[in-house]
Amino acid sequence: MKPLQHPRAADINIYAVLHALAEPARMQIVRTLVEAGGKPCGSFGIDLSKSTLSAHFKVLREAGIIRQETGPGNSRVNTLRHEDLDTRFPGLLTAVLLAVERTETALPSL
Amino acid sequence: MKPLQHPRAADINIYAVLHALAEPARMQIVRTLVEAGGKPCGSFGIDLSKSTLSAHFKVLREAGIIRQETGPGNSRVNTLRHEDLDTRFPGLLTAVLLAVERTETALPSL
DNA sequence: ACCGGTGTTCGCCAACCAGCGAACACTGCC
DNA sequence: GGCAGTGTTCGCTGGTTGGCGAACACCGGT
Repeated sequence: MKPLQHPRAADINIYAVLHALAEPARMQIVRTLVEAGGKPCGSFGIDLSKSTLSAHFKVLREAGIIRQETGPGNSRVNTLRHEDLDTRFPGLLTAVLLAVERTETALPSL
Repeated sequence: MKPLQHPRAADINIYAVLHALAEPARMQIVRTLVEAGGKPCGSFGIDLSKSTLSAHFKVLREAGIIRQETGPGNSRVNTLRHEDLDTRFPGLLTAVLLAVERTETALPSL
């Protein structure tokens, strides 16, 4: 596999990040990576076609949210660029993750 | 003017918020409101047509980010729903605003 | 060499989005 | 009443997005 290109930490754009995260499937990928980094693309349990998933990973990678390295076999190892994001946008990822936790963990009687 | 409808604080959706903020013009509106709340729609110094601006305000309002109340004359008074956002998504708005500050305040020689 | 597993890329399509102008609605003032 | 000012709504347009399947590329094992 060819190694993929990633934006430098200093080039991470806030609008690209917000746009990338404003999509449930991509958010799900990020949330999964928070709990367990170093996962191949196919192991996220998201019911979408391969091509669609690949596109989502591309959006996340080009936004600088994840890193995709060539892994064993023909797989990609996906990791969160948690430190890079925190350096560039302190507290952003944490706040977003906390927010989505609240949204997804639907409370019964509001 | 008819009063407009706003989502309840508890109904504010994280994806709607992220999508609304992932747009420079809308972000500019929010940033302006942080510094000075209670501004009418036309006073944001954004070079877009009335209809486009109106649409952006609608997106922000329906995401629960701003409140639009009927103001003097035929104007709308726009205010940030800062407390509602902080209650629902603690730290999110602050982190996003800090992030965009860093992005917009372009550093010369990186 | 072959085949299975993993991702990427390439059309293609339907839906959405941001932009605009024109028309309309409403308020306030003259 | 008439007019200026302020927003909203309604097409319309071009560009982007998210979805898919099919085809391709690549690595590993048999």
